[in-house]
Amino acid sequence: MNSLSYALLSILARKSCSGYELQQMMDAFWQAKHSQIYPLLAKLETKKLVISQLIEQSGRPDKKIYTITALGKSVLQEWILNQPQAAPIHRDEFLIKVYAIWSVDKDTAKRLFEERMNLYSEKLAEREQVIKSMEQEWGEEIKRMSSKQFGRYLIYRRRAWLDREELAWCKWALDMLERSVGC
Amino acid sequence: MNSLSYALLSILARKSCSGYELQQMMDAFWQAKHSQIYPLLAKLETKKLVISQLIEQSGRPDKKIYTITALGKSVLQEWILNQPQAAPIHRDEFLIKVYAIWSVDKDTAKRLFEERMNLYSEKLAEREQVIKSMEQEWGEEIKRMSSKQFGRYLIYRRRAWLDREELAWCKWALDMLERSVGC
DNA sequence: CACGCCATGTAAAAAGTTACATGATTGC
DNA sequence: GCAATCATGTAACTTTTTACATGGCGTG
Repeated sequence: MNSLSYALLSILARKSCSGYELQQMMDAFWQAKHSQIYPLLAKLETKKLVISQLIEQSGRPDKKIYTITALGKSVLQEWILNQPQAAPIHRDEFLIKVYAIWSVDKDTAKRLFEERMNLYSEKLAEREQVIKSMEQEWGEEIKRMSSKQFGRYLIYRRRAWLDREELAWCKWALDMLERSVGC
Repeated sequence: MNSLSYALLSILARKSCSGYELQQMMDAFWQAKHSQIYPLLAKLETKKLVISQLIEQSGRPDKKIYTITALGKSVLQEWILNQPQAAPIHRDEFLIKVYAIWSVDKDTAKRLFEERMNLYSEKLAEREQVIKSMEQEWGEEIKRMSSKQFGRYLIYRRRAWLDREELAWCKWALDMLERSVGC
């Protein structure tokens, strides 16, 4: 049982999903490719933590809907309560480039930061869209801990929050770049 | 040539380091274990991107100081200028738990957030310490793009900035938890 | 007509972690 | 006396990515 297994269980605890849907749901806090998700779901099924149901569809591929079992729920609970917090992992190629920023000319440096800002502006707009539609769909209920949407809502709000700050930091850094002209 | 290779070159472009030192330097933007770093350095040496020099020490183990070559510098430059920005990776077990927060009782939920805040408070204090000592050591020079310290300084300021915001988000989330009593 | 979305899977390769191995010095 | 710091390396394992494989439907 690795972190990804718990991520899958955590999403399935809220709502039964196909592997395809799971991948999209995870994107805000854990990224995984479908080639990792599908075999792992099969493994969770042999362990009786989830069960699947084949849904035949017309006009589009059939899908398998996975549902968490009582055993799956208790395994997830146990992990949430007793597993010590592992440190988060951040890996960011952009920061490798920033580290060596002194070695490039000012225009390149500016270009790199501007590209970064474009990327984050886009992401932020998407996240805000999701947040808005969540608020519209569930209203005030979403802000209560008892709502199954609550955790998902917190995570999207976090992501949007941090993306805004990432942009603010970029602006600050760009400003320092500008001010260091001709020094 | 993977991202880690460029991370190593980026650090070595600023200053020659041992593998041990490289690991510590990377910690703010890319985490890797020594078991990954040492063999990779050897590989970079066979490619003539770095050269090493054995330093014999008394009272402590000998060390190998790696220095970037002209070829290494140009390979790094090329990557910085032409390699499109890969999306950053975030993997955070805490957020898996937050996703399923609706399934635990309020006290457990509070405990999880408080542990998170303790972790980030500590990290933040450390980062701020490093920033302070950097500012003391290099003064205003560090704020100029031409300084080799500049990128490192930006990265530490970013990390501290985002850690503060992570804490702010936790406070906001805890407040929502509190307010959802008895609903 | 090409591309993206839907939808699932396998195989091979690369990247990253854990464990094994050594050993002196400094501080609690 | 025990743990942490300094310092490098290898072997085995797990996790993640990339590539292969299939195929209909809708949109520009």
